[in-house]
Amino acid sequence: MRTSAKRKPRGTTDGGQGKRAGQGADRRAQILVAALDEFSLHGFEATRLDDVAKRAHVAKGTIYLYFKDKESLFQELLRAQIGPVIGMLEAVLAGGTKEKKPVPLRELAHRVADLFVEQVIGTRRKDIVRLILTEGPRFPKLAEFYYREVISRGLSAFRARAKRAVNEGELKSDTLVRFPHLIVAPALVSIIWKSMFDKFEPLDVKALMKAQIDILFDKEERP
Amino acid sequence: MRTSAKRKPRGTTDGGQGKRAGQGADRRAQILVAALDEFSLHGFEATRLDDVAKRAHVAKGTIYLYFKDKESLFQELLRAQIGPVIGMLEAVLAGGTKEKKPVPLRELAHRVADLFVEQVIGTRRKDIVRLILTEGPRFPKLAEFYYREVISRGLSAFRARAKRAVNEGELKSDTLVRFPHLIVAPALVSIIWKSMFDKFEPLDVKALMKAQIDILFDKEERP
Amino acid sequence: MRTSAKRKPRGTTDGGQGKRAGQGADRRAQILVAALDEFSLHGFEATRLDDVAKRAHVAKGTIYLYFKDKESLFQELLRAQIGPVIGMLEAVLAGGTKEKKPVPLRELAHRVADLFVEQVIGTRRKDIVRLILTEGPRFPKLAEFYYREVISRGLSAFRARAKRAVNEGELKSDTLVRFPHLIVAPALVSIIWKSMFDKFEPLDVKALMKAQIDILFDKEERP
Amino acid sequence: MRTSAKRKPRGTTDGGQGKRAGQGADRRAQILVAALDEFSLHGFEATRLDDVAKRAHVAKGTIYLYFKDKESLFQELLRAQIGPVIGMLEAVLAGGTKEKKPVPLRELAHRVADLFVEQVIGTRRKDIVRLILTEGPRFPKLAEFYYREVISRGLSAFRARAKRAVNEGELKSDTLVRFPHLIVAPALVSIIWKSMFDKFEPLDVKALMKAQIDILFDKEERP
DNA sequence: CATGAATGAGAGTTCATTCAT
DNA sequence: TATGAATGAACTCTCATTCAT
Repeated sequence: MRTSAKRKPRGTTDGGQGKRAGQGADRRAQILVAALDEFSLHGFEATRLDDVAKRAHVAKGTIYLYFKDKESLFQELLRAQIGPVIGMLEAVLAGGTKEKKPVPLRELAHRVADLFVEQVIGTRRKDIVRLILTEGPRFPKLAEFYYREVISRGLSAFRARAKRAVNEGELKSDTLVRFPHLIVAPALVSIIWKSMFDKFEPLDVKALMKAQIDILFDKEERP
Repeated sequence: MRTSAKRKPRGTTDGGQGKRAGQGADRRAQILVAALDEFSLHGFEATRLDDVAKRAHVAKGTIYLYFKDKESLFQELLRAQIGPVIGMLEAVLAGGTKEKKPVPLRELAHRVADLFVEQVIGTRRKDIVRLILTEGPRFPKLAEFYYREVISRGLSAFRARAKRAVNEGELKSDTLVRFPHLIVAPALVSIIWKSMFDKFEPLDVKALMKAQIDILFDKEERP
Repeated sequence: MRTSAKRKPRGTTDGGQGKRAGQGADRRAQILVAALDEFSLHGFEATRLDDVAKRAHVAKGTIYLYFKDKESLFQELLRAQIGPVIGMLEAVLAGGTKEKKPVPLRELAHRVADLFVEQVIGTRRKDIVRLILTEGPRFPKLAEFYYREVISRGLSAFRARAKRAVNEGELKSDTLVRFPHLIVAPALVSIIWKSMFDKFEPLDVKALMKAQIDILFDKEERP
Repeated sequence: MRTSAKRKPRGTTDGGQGKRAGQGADRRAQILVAALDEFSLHGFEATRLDDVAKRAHVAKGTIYLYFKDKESLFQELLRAQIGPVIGMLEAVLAGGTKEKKPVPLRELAHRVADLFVEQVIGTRRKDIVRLILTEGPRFPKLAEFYYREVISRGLSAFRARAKRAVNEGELKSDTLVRFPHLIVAPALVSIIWKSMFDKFEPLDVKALMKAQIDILFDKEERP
């Protein structure tokens, strides 16, 4: 329905020869970038492949050379971004086990929070997460994939680590074992807040994340 | 008009059940219920008014007797549900001031959590909230309205109450004054979890809310 | 998008004739011709773009490749035809001044009449004029454009010429200076007659025009 | 397509009792008046029966109590107005034969012109004529009826009278016998001009009619 | 590989017509 | 008779998808 902006015509038609949009470069990547822009702006349904093509400086038909259809483009876009996230996540959580001196869970939590602020909130990745949140329910396959590859893995990794922290006395209760969600909660709130209410009242995401972690661990760490 | 072909009159198809859908009942309400179903299922863009009509056992044109257009139907649907939420929220927060013995903030938080679990998570209202979250960014007006009427009010009411709790010693730090969001965070996570991952791994929302509150207040209440 | 039902691709129905309507030819022109047919037949409101498309052997959507909407199609159709008319008119009226021996106004009038009979009554242009007459009141912009570009120009050109004819003694009274409309009147009657009553009683337009001119000038030319 | 005005809501809902629009009076007439207004404003296709009903202070269904459908309403509206016109016309033309001293055709022409200015141009009847002109081609039945009842009658009556004038020496040539249309031409031009261009350049209809008659007869009456 | 004109199913919206009250 | 809520066919316009070049 396109509540806002009208379509703005592409300024220059690129001449016809010249730098033909990426030339030999990865057209696929170009299209994905453009698709992220448009999907973020309008959501899945309201995004027009025409606009994606325009933004990618590519003909409409070209998209179909690389993607089966609109839905494939959308799903591949999201899936493509999930890989790095998983990698980062596992790296950090594993990090705690490889170092000689074991890193306390609290320290790990702070690292994850920093990572989140820098690598998600501060980048286009927050839009990916938002898209998963908003369009996910309409794409059961996507939700399932996301659950399997990210959520369940992240949760169990964190749970395992939290269990150790309980055993080692870093945590007094098993709250975080039962509800690792509590670590993620402020992150979610941040993403949603940014996209809807930040213009009315800006939110200091870093401080919010820090506050939650401090609360979570201050409570637990008391003697 | 074409001089020839007149419009064909309605055969007398009547659906087969003989009774005119809802008869004297409130068509408007019927339509709103059906609309909530469809919008929840598909989101704004992907919802077809044809399906809303079908679900409401009403002709497509009938919708336009009660709503200007698709967007109006959508917005009125959401706004209509926001009112009660505001009412409930204010009632609970005000409740703490009217009783002779002041209700501790912690107790209030639990009441709000219960309210949330019963009145939102347990009802269609959770779908309303989800719709606001997912479609909000595409309806600036809606986001603004929601911020003004719900978010900012709720936040400042809670902040005022939290400040008093700090002054009266119930809370040791001003974390909750700065980030009332932390009370809402698990609620949001719950709504999103329910709509995407509950079938893979059910979430005990009540326990989650309780855990967060306990953490929030246990920490603060230490001597 | 509904996750399920993809849009069905075009079967390869192709109309049955194998050749893509007009192929490389000017689709725009095809559409304009078809539009003139349909608009002439039914008027603006009653014309269905579906029928225009069918008549142009073109898909419905194709029309929107060349015209913004139904109204644009209509207006461009009319405007495109007005240009030539203006050109012809000015050419004839100017013709009288360029020739060595000045052409008498009467002679000019006959030329304009012939032009009208050949170029308007005898062609599709009479339908254009009819459309302007019948739809004009509903398209204020069109009426204004038509007045500015055709009527006022034609009238003042004729008036100027008529004034000269008065000064030079060709005309005895200033009737035609005050009412150049009298030259146009039989033309209008012809167009309307042709479209409504010609099948009951055919009208010899040429003779009608000639009769009016003769009357106009016979009277004036008496000593 | 409704180029102009939005529907304006009826100011007062009429209370419910009170003067229920014409009460026992002729609903049919009310509706016809309202229909003329709307059809004149928007043409046949673009007119909404809803608006006719509103303007007639009558429920939409009521229209169908008096008229079979929209087209009937339209046709009956136009036919109803043709009677008086025929009457007037015949009265005037007959008038010339009943008076002792025969009225000259020229005098008759002036009388008709006056009648036209007073009874058509100066009243709603000009809208009727306009509707016949603009919608006629789309309603073959109407055009035929109109030709039979008005045009052919009027024409042959005038022709008979003109023939007499020729025989009696009032007219020298048979131009008006062959083309009685020339008497009507300026009237048509007037009606069209009034509806399209009068705001840009007002036309003195009476003077125009008089000029044409004078030309027609001055020429003929010379010795 | 790339293009973009062409396609046509589909969605929102309107409004003549019906009919229970 | 009169009403006006309800109906659903029809119409405009959009856009994912195809395919000749």
